[in-house]
Amino acid sequence: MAGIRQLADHLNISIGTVSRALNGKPDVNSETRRRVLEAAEKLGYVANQAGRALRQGKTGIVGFMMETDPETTRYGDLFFTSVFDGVQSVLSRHQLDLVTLLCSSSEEPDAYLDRIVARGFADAIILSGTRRHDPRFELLARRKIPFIPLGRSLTDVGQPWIDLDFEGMAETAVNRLVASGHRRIGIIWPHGDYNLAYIFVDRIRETLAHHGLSLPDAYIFKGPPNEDGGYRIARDIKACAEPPTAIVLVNEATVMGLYRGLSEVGLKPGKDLAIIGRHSPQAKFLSPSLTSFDLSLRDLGIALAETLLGSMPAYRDFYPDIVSRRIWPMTLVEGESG
Amino acid sequence: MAGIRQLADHLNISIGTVSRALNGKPDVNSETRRRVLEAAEKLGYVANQAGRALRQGKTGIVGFMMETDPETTRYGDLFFTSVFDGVQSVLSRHQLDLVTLLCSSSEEPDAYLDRIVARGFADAIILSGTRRHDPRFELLARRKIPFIPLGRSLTDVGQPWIDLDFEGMAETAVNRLVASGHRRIGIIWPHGDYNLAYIFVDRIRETLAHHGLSLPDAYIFKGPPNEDGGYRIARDIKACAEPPTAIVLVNEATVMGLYRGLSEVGLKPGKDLAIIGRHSPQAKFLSPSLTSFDLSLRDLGIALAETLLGSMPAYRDFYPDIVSRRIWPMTLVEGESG
DNA sequence: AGATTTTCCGTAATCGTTTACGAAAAGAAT
DNA sequence: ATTCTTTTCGTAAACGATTACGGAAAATCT
Repeated sequence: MAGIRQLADHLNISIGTVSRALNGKPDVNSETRRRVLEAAEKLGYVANQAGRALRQGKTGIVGFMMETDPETTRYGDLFFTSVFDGVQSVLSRHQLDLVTLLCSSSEEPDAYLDRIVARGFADAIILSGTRRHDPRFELLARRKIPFIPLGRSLTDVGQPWIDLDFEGMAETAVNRLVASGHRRIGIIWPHGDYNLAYIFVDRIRETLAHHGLSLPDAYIFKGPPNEDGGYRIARDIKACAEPPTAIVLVNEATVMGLYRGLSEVGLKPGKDLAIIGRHSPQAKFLSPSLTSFDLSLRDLGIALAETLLGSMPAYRDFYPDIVSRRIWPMTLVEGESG
Repeated sequence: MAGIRQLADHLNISIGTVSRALNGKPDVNSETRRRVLEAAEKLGYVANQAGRALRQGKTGIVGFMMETDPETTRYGDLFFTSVFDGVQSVLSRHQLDLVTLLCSSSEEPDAYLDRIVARGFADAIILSGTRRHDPRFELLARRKIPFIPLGRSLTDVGQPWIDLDFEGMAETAVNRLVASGHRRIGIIWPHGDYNLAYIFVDRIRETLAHHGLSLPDAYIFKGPPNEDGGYRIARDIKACAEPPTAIVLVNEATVMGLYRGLSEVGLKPGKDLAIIGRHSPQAKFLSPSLTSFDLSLRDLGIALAETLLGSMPAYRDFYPDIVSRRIWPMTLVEGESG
């Protein structure tokens, strides 16, 4: 493997000059720089990650943490694929690389993240799957690692965040359903103790209350956040003594199973049960078409990266007037389902 | 940040002893070791990645390279999630970490990978999206980085590989269709110049020829490897002068759009058009049920990791009789579609 | 007790970079 | 010609860990 030493020997100059030439430092002759660049290209030299990181005290890496529980996450799904693409488009402007940190289902997410950041593996972290109380926030704050979660948390250590506008979605959905005459409105509970569940459900309740309605426990349906969950919930809805006439849900996969399940129990979306959900590539194929909330995932990724960098002293100047805490809007896509 | 220096000072012993204690070296008093471990825990000390990697000449990281082009991300939701989970279960036994390397749509995959490995970022690499001729193989061989592709390639540099049994799938599918009386059998071309396309199609042709049949160009349907592609292909099939009576395809997402498209043009899967595809969580909801080929993704991930490690001198002894090149079998799930 | 072995630990070199510092050489100003 | 700048580059000290080596202390053996 060619190191900077080999490169310097090959050119009969010192490693200091080679390093300065490669890093665009001003005090190097332009002809010398040309030769160095040429030789580096020819020998396929790239500065060693460990050496550089050790000396500079930073790695040039931004980590995107995800969990790989096959039951609840959908890595490789277009959701994250598009977000990643946006994140990277920003990071590459600063010679930063994105890697995803995969916490396996057998490991504790907190312990995993602590190990990663304590090693100094990444300069900054993007978190997904934000919990209502998320210990990772304090951990990262203690380690003084800049980070940004996709999703709010009750835990607040002064970090920036971006969150989808589930409040707006809840409000718009309920108002719309009530306006079309619905009085018995249910929801599918977003999975686990993710914070969005509480944010979403609270606003559903508030908006219902505004119309003099309420959300009985029997109208809160639960299941795993995947197709199977929706499929089973269709049966639960059918089995209700007095079923809701409309339902609102946030998970893109769940709605696919819900449609399938409903058709099997003889309920037609949009007719027997109004449905309002989230937009996704698969949802485009649902019939009747799904009334849903859409957003630009790539733009979301861009915003995540820019906000993160804007919170880091070294990059702040590039993003001077970035808003560090944002509710990301979603747009209503009118469909036939509700 | 607590470094080994701080830890040593705190305990009034040398950094050498601290390091030996933490790394389980034999020449350290058990009482001393206990104190070191205790202090490390208390101070939250974890060895710095850069320092350790620089000294040891290895990073303890295995990279899984993926591309983040939202248009061509070919796999179904859970595909990679489950594979990752399997990979990690093996790597964690050796204190190795898995990170995914995301090549953004704006960057050349070869250049990206070269940059990553030249930096000495990872000790070994797992590749996905193997091309028919894949320059990444030569690149990794030149850099002397152990790697394993998920998928064969005509490029061979002596590396191990694991590939799904698309030949077996093609053969079984065609035989099955012919046995049920089909004579006009088509396929959906797997996207791009991925090697699996050629492997799959060749075997389809061979098996057809064995029955005195052929695969006319008009029966090779093409489209992007996602729902949209399948949706449009349904129309292409309908538009055929003499449409095929059966179709075989490998992409999990495509089949979802295909079903949808067929119903719109009035063709019923399993009746007007036999379909044989790949199993996926979503496919479970297709009606009539999809005749498909299934596999354990987690086991595949385990095999990938074990085979990769088996090819590395440092870990070979743990996997003495691993087969370094394997066709991974898939099992036929009988459905009503073909 | 003296010799020998074993246990344990400190010292210092090393990995591949970047960068502060200083010095040589070249050019400009006097 | 001398002095002063400017340009350019080499030297060497970090960065934080691991580990070869050697020595002191303790344990064992004769």
